[in-house]
Formats: sequence, C-alpha cells, structure tokens
Amino acid sequence: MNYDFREIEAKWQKYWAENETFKASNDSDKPKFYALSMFPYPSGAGLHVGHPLGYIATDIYSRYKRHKGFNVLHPMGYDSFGLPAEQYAIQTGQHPAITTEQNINRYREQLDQLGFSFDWSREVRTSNPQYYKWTQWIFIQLFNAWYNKKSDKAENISSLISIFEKGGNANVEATCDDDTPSFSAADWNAFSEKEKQEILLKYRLTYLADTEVNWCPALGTVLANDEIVNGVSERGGHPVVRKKMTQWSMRITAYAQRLLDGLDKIDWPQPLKDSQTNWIGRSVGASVTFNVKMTDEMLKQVQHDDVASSAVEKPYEIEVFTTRPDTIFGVSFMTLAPEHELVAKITTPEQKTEVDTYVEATAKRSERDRMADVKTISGVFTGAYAEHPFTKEPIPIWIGDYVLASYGTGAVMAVPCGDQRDYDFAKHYNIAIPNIFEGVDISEEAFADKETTVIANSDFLNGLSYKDAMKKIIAELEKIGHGEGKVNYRLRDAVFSRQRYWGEPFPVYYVDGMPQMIDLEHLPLQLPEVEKYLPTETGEPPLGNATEWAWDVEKNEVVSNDLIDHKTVFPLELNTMPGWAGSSQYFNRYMDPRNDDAIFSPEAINYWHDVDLYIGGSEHATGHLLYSRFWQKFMFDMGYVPKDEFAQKLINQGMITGTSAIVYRIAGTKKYVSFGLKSDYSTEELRVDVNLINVSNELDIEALKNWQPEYQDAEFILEDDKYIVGREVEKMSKRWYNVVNPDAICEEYGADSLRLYEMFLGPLEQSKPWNTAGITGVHSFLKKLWKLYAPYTNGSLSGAEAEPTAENLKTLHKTIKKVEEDIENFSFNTSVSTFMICVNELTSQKCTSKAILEPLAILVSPYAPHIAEELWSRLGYSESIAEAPFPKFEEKYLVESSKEYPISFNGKMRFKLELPLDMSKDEIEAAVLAHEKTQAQLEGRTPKKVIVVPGKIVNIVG
RNA sequence: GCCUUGGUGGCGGAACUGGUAGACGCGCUGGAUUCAAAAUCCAGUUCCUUCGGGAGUGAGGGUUCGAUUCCCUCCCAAGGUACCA
Repeated sequence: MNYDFREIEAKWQKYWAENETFKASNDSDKPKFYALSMFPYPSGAGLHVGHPLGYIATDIYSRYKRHKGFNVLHPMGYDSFGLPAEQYAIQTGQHPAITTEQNINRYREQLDQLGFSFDWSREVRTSNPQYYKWTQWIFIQLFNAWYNKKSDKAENISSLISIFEKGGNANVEATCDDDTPSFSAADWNAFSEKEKQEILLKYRLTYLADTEVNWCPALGTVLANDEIVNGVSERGGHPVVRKKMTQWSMRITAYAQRLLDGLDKIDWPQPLKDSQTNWIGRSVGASVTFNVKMTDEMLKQVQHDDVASSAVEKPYEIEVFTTRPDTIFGVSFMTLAPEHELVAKITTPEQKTEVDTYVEATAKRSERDRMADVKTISGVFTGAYAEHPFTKEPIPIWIGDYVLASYGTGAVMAVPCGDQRDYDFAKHYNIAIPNIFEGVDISEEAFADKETTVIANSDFLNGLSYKDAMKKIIAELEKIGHGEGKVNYRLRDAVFSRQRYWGEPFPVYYVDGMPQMIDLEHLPLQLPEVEKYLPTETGEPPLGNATEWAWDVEKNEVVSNDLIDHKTVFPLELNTMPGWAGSSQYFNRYMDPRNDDAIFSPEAINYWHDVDLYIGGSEHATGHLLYSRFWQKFMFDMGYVPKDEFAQKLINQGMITGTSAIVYRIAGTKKYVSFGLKSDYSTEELRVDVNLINVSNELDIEALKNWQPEYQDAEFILEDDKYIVGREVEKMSKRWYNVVNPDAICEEYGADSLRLYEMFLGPLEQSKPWNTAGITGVHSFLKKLWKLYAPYTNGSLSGAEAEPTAENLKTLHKTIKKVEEDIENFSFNTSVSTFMICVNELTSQKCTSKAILEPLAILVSPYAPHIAEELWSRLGYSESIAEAPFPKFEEKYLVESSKEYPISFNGKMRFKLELPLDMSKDEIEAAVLAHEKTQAQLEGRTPKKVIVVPGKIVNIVG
C-alpha cells in the first residue's frame, strides 16, 4: 500500500471536525495551556506559503502540550475590519461585509487544508457585531476611568468626582491635559453640568482633543504617515495638508512607565522589547524654567492681552526639558521650535521680519524634508533674552528647526560645550561656547561623556561628577522655584478616531456638543448602511452618508437623522475606531467568545488567565503589541483580568521571502538576453512568474509567451540553448510574481510535507527564502516512515512481532530526547532532521516492534498529524492520537558499557581510545599513558605526559 | 549615528554550558535497478594538495592544552529608531 496522502489527509481532517477533537473546555482538571497565533486580516489574495509558518509552529507546540497532558486552548479568528475591503467597496460598491465574508471563506478553506488543531467553535471576527459589542464596551470603560498617579492605576471616574466635590483638583495627581485649570471644591460645585463634563474629559482615559491629521483635500480623506510620499499622497500624488480635527485619543501615556517596567516580567524577544523601550523613550532629567527679560513692548502686549493686573509683573516663562541640568552654567543661548507659542510674543520689532520669514519657511517644509536635511544648520535670533536662573546673565533666545515642537516642551536650553547640535549651532552663528568641564578640550567638538564629566566654572557645582551635580542642581532648582527633576517620555497619546467606514462605530452620541455613552444593554451599536463609502462632500467621515444615524435616548435605538431635535434624538459619532481596537483584547475574548452578557465570564478568565505562547510577526511591535499591553493593564486595574500582561511568552516568526525570477530585456527592443550574457548589453530587468522557472533557473519560453501577451513576439538570446533567469530574494508579493501558493504544494506533496518543510527551512525566528525544490527531502522521509509501518494493518502484524532490540531502543530514546528538547526550545527545524535519522536507522535495523513504532508515531504527530493518525490507527487504535501521552525519555537506553574517548594531543591530532565507562580519572590516565607509550615506541619518540582534563576529552600535554 | 540580531560548503542550515566543524536536507557526481523514463536504493561531495598532509566558521588580535562558541578592534548584512534636548 502506497502513502496516499490525499486520502489520508482528507480522512483525518474530516474526523477531527466531526469529533471536535480540539474543542477546549473551560473546565478541566488538567493544567491549562493557551497557545495563540496572531489572527490574520483576511485579504483578497488568500494565503501564500509564508503565512502558515507561525500557525504551524503554534500548532506543533499546541499538539505537543496536548500530548503532555494539558488542556490546550488553540483558537483562530479574523481581524476582519480594515482598509482593503473598504477600498474595494469604494471602487466597486460592494459592501465590505460581503468581500470580507468571501475572503474569510477562502482563508478557512486554506487553513483547513493544513490540518491545524484549532478550536473553531471559538472563532471570532472583529467585524461581527456580537464581537465588537465588547470592543465598544471597553471603550466605554476607558471613558469612565481616569488615571490616579497616587495609586498608580486607573480608577473609575466616580472616585475623581467625589474628590472634586470635597477638595477641587488641588490635590489630584492624575494624567490629564496640560491645560487643565485649577479649581476648588466650591468652584466645582458651582460649575454647570457641561462645565463639569468638559473638565472630566481632560481626565478620562479616552478623551476628545483637537489633533493634527494629514488631510488630502483631493481624495477627501485622512492619510496615514506612510501613505504620504514626498509631501503628496501615495495614490494620485495629491497635495496633503496638516489639519486640526476633533478626535478621540487614548491616554496611553499614563501607562508609559508601567509598559516599560512590564517588559522585565515577560519572555519576549529582545529586539521587540528594545523597540518598545525605544518607542516609549524614557529620559530622566529636569524641567527648568527661564524667565524672559521683559521689554516695554512685551509688557504692553501683556496688558493688552490679559486684563488681570497680576500678569503685568509676571514675566513670560520658557520651560525646557533637559537631561543635563548639571550643565546649566554652560548655557549660552536658548532655542525655541519655530512653532512655539512664545515666538510671536517675544520677537522684537527689529527681528520680526526675519523671524516671520523663517517660521513661514519652516511651516512649508514637509516633515520629511525637515528630517532628511539633518546637516543644514538654520535658525534666527528673536531679539529677546531670557535670564539665567542662577547667574542672572542675559541669554539670547533663538528659534531653530532642529528643535521639535512635538517633543518635550518645544524649547531647549542650549549648552554648546556639552551637546553637539548646540555646538554646531553656536559655531555657525558665532555664539559663545563657554567651557564648564574640567580638563576637556572643546575647541573641535562638544564633550558629551557623562561618565568622565567633572564640572567647572559652575559656581556651586564646581568639581562635582555628573551624578553628584545632577542631585545638587535639582535641589537648587527646586529651592529657587525654577525647576524640578522630571522624567520625560517620547510616547504620545494614541489617536483613536478614523475617518473610515469599515471599522467599529463609537457607542457615542452628542448632547450639547458633549459626548455621551450608550448603555451596555443597548449595545452593539451596529454599523449603518451607507450609499457610498467615501467621505461626504462637506468632508465628514463616511458615516456622514448614513441617513439612519441618530440616537433616540427614549427608545434607546438608532433612528433617522431627520428626527434629530437635540432634545430626545441626538447625532451619533461619525468616526470609527482604528484597526487596533478589535485586536487589543481578542485574546481574552477567545476564552468565552459566545458570552453575550460579558466580554468573558470571571470563571473563564480565572481559568485561562493569559496567553502562554503567542506567535506572530515583529511588525506589530509598536502597534498591536503595545496597545494590547496597554488595554490589558487597564483591564487589570479595573479588576476584570487577573494578569497585567496578556502574553507570557512571545515569538516572532521570521518572514518567508520569495525568490523572484528576472529576465533581461535589451533596452528599447523585444529581445531578452540570458543571465550570463547580460553584461554585454544595456538591459532592463523585468520580473516574471516564478512558476515558469525550473530548478536550475531555466525559463520555459513557451509558457512565458502564453503568460502575458507582451512576450508573444519576444526573441531570446540563449546561453547553452537555455534561457537562464536572474534570481533575487525579496518579499513574497503578487506584484513581483514570486508568490508560491500552499494549495499547489498540498496538492502535490500533502499538508504533512508542507508542514514539515516549512519547519525544516530554518530557525523559526529567522527570515528565509522559499525554495520549493527542497520539499522532496521531507516528502521522501514521510514515505520511508510509511514503509516502516507497512507490516501493520488494523493492529495485526503480518509475521511475528519482534521485541525491541537494544539498538531500537537507543534510536528511539535518542529521538525522544532530542525532539522534546527541540520543541521546548522552538527549534523545530532540527527535529525534522532527527526524525529523518531515526527513520533511516530503524529502517536499516528492520525494526517492526510496536514498542518502538507506537511512541514514534506520537513524536511525529505534532509535526505531521495526518500521517501520524493513520499510522496510529494501523497500529490498532480507534481513537485519535491527539491525546496519547508523550513518550517518556529514559536515559538508561543511551548508556553504554564502554565509550570512545576522544584524545587530544596538545589540543590537536585527535584519536579515539575505547575504554570502559566506569573508569576513574586515574585509570583513564593510566590507560591513555599505556597507549601513548606503545604509540611513542612505534613512532620512535619519547612518550608525552598525560593529563585528564575534567569534562569530555582526554588531553596529552607534551 | 544609536539600539538589536546575525555572518559557517554551490544552497537552506547543524554543532548542548569551549572538546573530532559542516549533522540533516537540497543540488551535484558516480553506480545499481529498468528496454527506457519516473520512482527507489547505494557510494561520494568544505577547499587546496606533490596524496605525506595543509588550510578552514566575515577580517585582525587576545585568553586557553584546545575557540564557530569567551574577550577586544574592525568590516558587512538585516530589523528597529532618529535633529528626542
């Protein structure tokens, strides 16, 4: 009987589905294990061979854990809101829900074909109202919460209100908007309801704020940063402008420190941790306030702007953040970002023209321009001076575009001797560069080494090291009220509004301009139907096209927009949520996905706790993975989840790249020259379908001519009667024609071969090029494995069953040990080799013993589940192999009575000497010495001294 | 620039805490089987060599009896990040 993988695979996939073999229970005596792959966005292109890599790895580990006696949760679902379906809808008018449904069905077909042990009864789709009900619910929870810095956690907004009622906000330490005014309890109680709501919005964890977006008037839409190239839209090349829009934001900055600290507790890859650390960008230093020396002009202006007389005596203040407050005596100028709000106020009449020109010029430059052009030093003097808080010396105030408005306070104190950028700026504009470091030459460049710093020319800081000077200066700054120690983060709050159709609608309606939440019992608020998926003519988001999009507070339902009277019927929010909304808690929803009364039951979350193993791509490092950690910590603070990190271990699978095939067209002709001859001509490179190429890079010319019409009348210049293509490794993508489809591989070699081969390609975490040629190796392994079990049918052996020999047992246990270690270390690639060696050995040993073949089937089962099931049933079992206990490794089968000792001779010229295993060190020494003596006699030289080095080798030293 | 991860045959990649480098697979070469092909099986395959050996894990140094492995300097590639004060 031949290895008929098509029949076997179909048979067992059907069996698993019918018997719900992989359905996980939320109630089990077994220990739990939660293995998760990042769920996919179901794109129209379907899966290519790169997609399943991570799923296969997760599947192997899940199946292994099942064998090890764990109750395994291994779910799958779809991140089904997203842009491509919406773009398609804009072009064709087809509802994104239909496109999405079709794509999901295609994905499901492909996934089923690969034999994954998913519990499909738990499938989630983020675009499903029963699912996004809970995304909306979390949004409401965030709205009803504030971050209390004193308790260092999120709390319900009601606790904040009661603090306000008793004592105003003087003693509140919260993460809130910068412009929050201070008020007393009396003030608070006197506020109108709307005023109270406005204040609370400055504290809520999700809040409305005016945020700048990239607005493209021609497309009538908002673009993400990477949709803009050279200041114009990637699609169509239309101009893009910065525009303020009122949008929802998430106060992720409240969690900056905890997101950083949490990284120490989780087993995630170092590069990923680093990029999150980088992204959060913590820097320790101080904020320092400089007073502006007020001119008569400024004083007049102040009086004009602000009627309060107290303001007249109070000078303008410039707050800066610095990581080097110890160098404050080296300040010789200050620089403001051109966008800084003080610029207009402090510029002197003489400098006004120059400053205005510069500010205008900077505003025109795109961010990209500004970033690319790091070398050019530019800036303008404002004419104004600040006062040094200690020396009271005047400090000229400049503006310069090297200072960014979006980081820190948008102003820096420039210390040219200690910072290279300040140094370059000072040199360029002939500003003094006072040296405040002892014994350091600063004539060529700034000195920025903290470790060897000794401060000089700095009054009370003289002679101090960086560390001591830091402490001292912060204390002094606090004493005179000019600053304090401060930690600054690069992380910004996350904008949560998207001007799109295909996303979760916000459960929000507006009364008197203030947002109101819809009650849980009336959720989900379902996405309305619209005529078209583009923004409205007035520039409102696509939901502005909906005619049924108003909220009736009495009926608690969506009604027609015509009924809006701002008394009982109010307008609903028109934005939708971003892509990451639905993916930030899906891992918890899998625990109890059909629960309609709660996001998950307490029983479910208290059983599963968190994800034990999470596998997915590293591109989500600062998106999904950061936002999910943020929401998890919030859910933890609110007492909904028992763990404040959602995934204990995370692995980034590498990308499988494609190998594009390139033909070389002689410029301006229809002639194509073979790879080896291309240097003789001036050629242009064109990519052709990789399926037209054979193993030795030879092009099938006839097939090419039929592939695309432009090749029909092409001529080819051959080498050795062949046309050889060039190869290039790049991302697998339709546009490079280098996509290899798993369906075709499954058809030809089977899912088990594909699974084994994807693992065999190389280490899971590494990116590696796909090369179909090698799959024959793993496929022939499966055929050999099949043959090994040939004597068995339905549990009966044709012929006598042999007892396992010592050799059989050795081979088996060697394999158990290695495979178990490999799986635990996620080195799936090497296990495949181990299996090959094992089968080759057992074959040459002519092993037919059930005691060997049974455990071997279990070992193979996580990797190649279909064939393992079939072999298992041939050995006589009627139940699935999935729950069979993983074989136990026993050392005793590997132990031998004697061992070949490698002998090193001054570290070189090694030979082996077989000696009994239980010899002591001295006995080995004696034996080797005896051997050496005979050896030396034979070679006619003096014997060397023998030393036994503890460890694995015997060393002879001469 | 900075941070991170890597660099081993023609190719993908093995080598546990330093101990016979190149497992396993692909490809290639030769052979068996076959009328022939596919399939299968066996042998060989790091490089150089005067067949004694010699060199060899990006380059150069160091520690060690012994280094792909540890330390220093440099080069290269990939990913992240960037006038971050």
